[in-house]
Amino acid sequence: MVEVSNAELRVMQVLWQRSPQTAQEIVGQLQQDFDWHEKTIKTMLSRLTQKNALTYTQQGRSYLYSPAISEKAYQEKASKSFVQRLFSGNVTPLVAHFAEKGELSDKDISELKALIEKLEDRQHD
Amino acid sequence: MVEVSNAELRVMQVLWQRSPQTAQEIVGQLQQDFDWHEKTIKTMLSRLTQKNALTYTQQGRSYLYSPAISEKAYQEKASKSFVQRLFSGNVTPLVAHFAEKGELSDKDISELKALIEKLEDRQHD
DNA sequence: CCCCTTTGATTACATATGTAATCAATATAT
DNA sequence: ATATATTGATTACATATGTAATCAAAGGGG
Repeated sequence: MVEVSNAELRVMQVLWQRSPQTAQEIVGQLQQDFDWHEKTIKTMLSRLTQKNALTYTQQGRSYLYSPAISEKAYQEKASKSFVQRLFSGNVTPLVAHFAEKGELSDKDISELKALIEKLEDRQHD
Repeated sequence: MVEVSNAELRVMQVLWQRSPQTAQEIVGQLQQDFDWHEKTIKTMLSRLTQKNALTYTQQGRSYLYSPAISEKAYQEKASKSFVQRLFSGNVTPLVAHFAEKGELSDKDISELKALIEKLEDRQHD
């Protein structure tokens, strides 16, 4: 699948929030969070389009950009590859790190618990 | 902290397994898994040393390399930054992806369950 | 002693990435 | 109709990364 760099990911995230958007709108969104030059963002749009991570339709003399891959699909692929590289595919140690460092809120914990319970039910099928 | 590239991480992992090791030993280990030229691996050793991810002591006319950061510390930092970038810091959706895709073994599930239970106990302190 | 091997150091080179500037075509304001 | 502003396309340039080759110093074998 498409390799998206760190900076490019920020652009994708703006379009995952809402799409399609024009370059101008995207620039507006990103400049609220990052100190990036308009030209820089345009470059990323070009590169993402070349990489087939974005598609566009012409609208007047500008483009309307949309993601070519869903956020979920990207997250899944990236997570799997990350956990593979760092933890040989095992997600538990990653969660354990967060737990140890107290990075899990009560909400996180109850969500995780619910998730686990659902999985256990499935086990008993 | 130190930025370690993908390929460089493989070298670190060999040294996290066992250290210190000579370049020759490291090359031997890595070539079991990857089709990398000895020169390539030497380059990575140099770069990792420059980056202060590795240290060494002289042994005769070669070096004995050791990690300058622990695997655990690296995993923690990298995981936190990954989850921050992709999931705004929230680890639960990541686990949910694994769950959905059936990537969790029974062992994973029971480990996670145990982890959550420990966390819940702490909540009630 | 001299040649070959081994080791780290230095240099090389293509592609990726971050960060723009310039160019060319087109729309717009005057 | 012409100067200007805007938009995507092209070009630029430094640093990072993957993947080595070459160099220089130091040991080892004969």
